[in-house]
Amino acid sequence: MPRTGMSADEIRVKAIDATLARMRVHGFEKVRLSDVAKDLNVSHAALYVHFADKAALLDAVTERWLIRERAELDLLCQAPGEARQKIVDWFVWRYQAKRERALGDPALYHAFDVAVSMEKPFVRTHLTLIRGQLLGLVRDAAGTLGGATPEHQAGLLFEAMCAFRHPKLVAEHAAEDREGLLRQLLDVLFAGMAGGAARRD
Amino acid sequence: MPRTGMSADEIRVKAIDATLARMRVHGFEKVRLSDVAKDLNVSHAALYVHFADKAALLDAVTERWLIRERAELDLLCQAPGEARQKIVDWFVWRYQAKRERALGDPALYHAFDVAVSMEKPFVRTHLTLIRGQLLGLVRDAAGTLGGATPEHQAGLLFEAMCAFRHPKLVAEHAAEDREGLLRQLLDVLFAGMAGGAARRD
DNA sequence: CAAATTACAAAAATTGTATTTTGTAATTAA
DNA sequence: TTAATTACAAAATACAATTTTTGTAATTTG
Repeated sequence: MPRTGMSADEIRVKAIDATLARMRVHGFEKVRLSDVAKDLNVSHAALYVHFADKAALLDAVTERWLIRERAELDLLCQAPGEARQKIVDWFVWRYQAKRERALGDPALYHAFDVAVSMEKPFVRTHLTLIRGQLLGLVRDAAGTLGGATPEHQAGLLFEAMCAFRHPKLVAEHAAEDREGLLRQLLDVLFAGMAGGAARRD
Repeated sequence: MPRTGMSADEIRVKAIDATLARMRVHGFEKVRLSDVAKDLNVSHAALYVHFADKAALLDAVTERWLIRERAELDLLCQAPGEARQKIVDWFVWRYQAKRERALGDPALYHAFDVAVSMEKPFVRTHLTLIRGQLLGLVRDAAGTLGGATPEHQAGLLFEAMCAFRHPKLVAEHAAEDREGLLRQLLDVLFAGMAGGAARRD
């Protein structure tokens, strides 16, 4: 144990907690690394042992959220059940998770929105992994979605559900619950794919 | 004719032209009303006869573009042809118009993007009219899209095409031409709606 | 020796002030 | 009578000085 009496992991967690707390109280753009250090009773330079720079500290807050989201979605993917139903649940879960966050934790949601619009590497990674999850589900759904390749089908679903995925668009309509619309749209997409449209490639 | 030798309409047009020109050269946020006045050889106060304030002048630039777009789309709607095909053309035209603008006229596109994210009244109006156009086409397509109400069908199509409509999302992928993907998605949606999905209300 | 500290340089934010820009009112010209 | 002007007040912006924050290096501690 080093001078702080905290392990590296512990201090990382506390730093992320403190950063998130400050985001919530003072706003994302007002977070100062030096204040986070004060909250932990360490010198500001100590944080540079655990985070490359201030941006990395801020990123870590959003990244932790995304990792947790992925983990929950992974459980959903691995749970038993019909694949098509799981695709619906997967989109619904993601939509409601974002919507609730937009309404209940605007500071974290804003941090996420910023990271997305800056196309940060960890966001790209998240997107790749998330798309991988959907692809897995679509594969499981096998032939029930028509003859196109699973890659193609997953890509189409992903684009079509944009309004219920993209942080900007979810936030735009966060006040109303659009889960019904989401389900209807998925119904149409499933029917259309099963019906054999878009087999052209 | 008043002192400038220009009619009110003429001076409005010239002011909008000059504002757009300045946006293109110096950027949207750097436009100064006083410079626009200089460009027209009038006092800056003269502009307040024709525009409520600086914001109204900036808005007028984007609004003029939107009005022209609507006019072009209206021609498309009224042209002879099969309704379902016109729906495709309508979405494709809008997508490509935005994409080309994003690539070729980033200043105007940015002005548009700002107006959208600020939810300016003229943008709301535009959206209402645009949705009206789509509703008209869907009505013309009559029964070929299944049994749901045209309002419902148009709403679903509009949401599903989000990725090819929203300024932020079109700009995000402006580098690649995604018209093929757009067409495939519409195919699936048409098939799904005709197949009878989402008739639930 | 990993993890901290202090000390220091560079970058960014803040403050106060001068200048510019915006918006309004009273007045004038076509 | 509309559309312009000039004159003026308020708001915003630009700039320079100062302070704070960030990032790094050299050094110390458990």
